[in-house]
Amino acid sequence: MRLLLVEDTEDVADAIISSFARRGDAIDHALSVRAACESLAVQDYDVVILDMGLPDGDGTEILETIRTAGSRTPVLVLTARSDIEDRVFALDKGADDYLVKPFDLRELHARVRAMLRRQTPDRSGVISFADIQFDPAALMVSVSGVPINLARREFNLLEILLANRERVVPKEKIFERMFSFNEDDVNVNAVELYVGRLRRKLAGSSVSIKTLRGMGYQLVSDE
Amino acid sequence: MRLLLVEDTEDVADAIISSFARRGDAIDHALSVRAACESLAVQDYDVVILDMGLPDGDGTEILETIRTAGSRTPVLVLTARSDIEDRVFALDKGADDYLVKPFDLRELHARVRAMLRRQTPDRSGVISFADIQFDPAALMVSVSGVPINLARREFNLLEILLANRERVVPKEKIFERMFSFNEDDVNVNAVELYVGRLRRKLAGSSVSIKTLRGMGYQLVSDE
DNA sequence: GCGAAGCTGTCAATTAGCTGTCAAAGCGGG
DNA sequence: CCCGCTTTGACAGCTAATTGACAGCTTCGC
Repeated sequence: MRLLLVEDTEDVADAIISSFARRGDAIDHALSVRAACESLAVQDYDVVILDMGLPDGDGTEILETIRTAGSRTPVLVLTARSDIEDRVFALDKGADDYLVKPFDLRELHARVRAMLRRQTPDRSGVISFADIQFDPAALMVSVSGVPINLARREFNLLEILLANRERVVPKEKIFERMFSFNEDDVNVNAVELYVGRLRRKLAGSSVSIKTLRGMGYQLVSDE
Repeated sequence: MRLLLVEDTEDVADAIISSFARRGDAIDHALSVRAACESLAVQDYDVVILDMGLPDGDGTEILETIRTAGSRTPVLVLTARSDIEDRVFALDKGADDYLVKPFDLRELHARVRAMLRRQTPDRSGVISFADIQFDPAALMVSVSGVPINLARREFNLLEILLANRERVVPKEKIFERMFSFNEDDVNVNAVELYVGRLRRKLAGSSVSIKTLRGMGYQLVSDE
C-alpha cells in the first residue's frame, strides 16, 4: 500500500511514518501544500493522510486539487479542531474520513484500513496463476498446494508481478511500488536482487520471471 | 474475539462488559447510534450486541448501516419488549438473534458463541486441530485428551490463531483482537510475549506457532 | 480481609534472520 | 568484442522477535 502523508509537525509525522513503515507500507511525506501537490502530480497513492493546518496554506486546497482532478483516492483529514462544522466542511470538500488530534495511532490505522476496504469491496480472493496460489488475506503463497515461505519484500514483489501477470512491468515501476521516496535512497539493484531471490523460491513451480532487457520483468506461465 | 456492545443503560452495559472482559474478549462499548457507527467504520467486529432503544435513535439504523455496507457480522439484538412483531422486525432487518431483557448473562454468552459457530460452518463448538481440542464454551484446551491450563490471554491468543489456522496472522491483527480501545495503550510487545508463553504451554503438542518475520504468526500442525 | 499464587504487561538485553550494498562475473546485442 | 544491463554471492547493518526479570494487579483460599 502506498500512502502520502501531508503534515508539517515533525513529531506527529515521524510517529505516523514509522508506524506505517513498520507494516511494510510505502509512505511518502510532504511538509507543505506545494510539496504535496508535486508528489500527487508524480505518483498515484492508495490513501492520502492530510493535515489541515500547513505553513503555506490550508489542506483544503490539496483536497480540491485531488477531487477536481477526478481522483477517487481516499483522503483522511487530520485536524486539531474538533468542531462539527469543521468536520462537515472537510467531508463536504471530499474527505472520506476525519480524525481529531491527538489521536491513537491504532485508530488511524483502523480508519485507513476501513477506507481502503470501502474502496475495494471484497478483494479477499486468492489469485491463482498456473500452479501457484497467492492468498493476500492469509499472506500465503503455495505452489500446487504446498506453502512456500516468502519474506515480506518477496511477497510484495510477487504481488506486484501477479497483479500484472503476463505483462511486462518496468523495473522502475516495481521499485516505486516496493519502496517509498523517503526510504533513504535504496539502490534500484535491490529490485534485481529480490527478483533473483523470488526466482529461487519459485524454482519448483511452473511460473517464471522473464527478463526483458532494458524493459522490465514479466511473470509468465511455463505451460 | 472482538465485540461491540451498543447499549445506553449503564448497569446492563457494565455487567455485559465485565462478563466478556473476564473471558478475555476485547469488547468496545458505544452509548449511542452515532458512537456505534463510528466504531463500526473503524473496526471489524466478530459480533455486535445491539440494544434497540437508544438516546439518539433506534438500533435498527445501525443494523441497516451494517447490512447495507455488505457486512455479514453477526448481530444480536437486545430489547425490553417481547412482542413477536418486534422480533420479526429486527430479524427482517438482518439481526441474527434476539434476546429479551432481562436475560441471563450465560444465555447471552451462549447465543454469541452460537452465532459465531454458524458463521464458520465447520465449527461444531469445539475446534480440533492436530492433537489439540479447543472448547470455547467450557474455556478448555486439551492436548490429545489431557487438559492444559491456559491463562485468559493465552486462551484468547490460541483462539485467534485457531480461527486462522494455517494462515499467517499479522501481529497487529492479533493485537487488535486481544485488546480493546479502552485498554490503555498496551505495547505490541505483549503479543510477542504471549506467543512465547503459549509456545511453552503447547510444547508437548504437535502444533506449533511459526514466526514469519515482518509478516506475522502462523499456527501449523507438525504432522 | 489477608496473604499467597498466579496473571499481566514493561523493559531491556540478546538473538535471529531479513535487507540492501558492493562488486565481480555473466550475458546479450550491436 | 565491447558496453551496458543483469545476475549473484558475500557481507554488514539493522530491525523484528525472543526471553528473562520484575513490579503491579487479581483472584482465591482461608
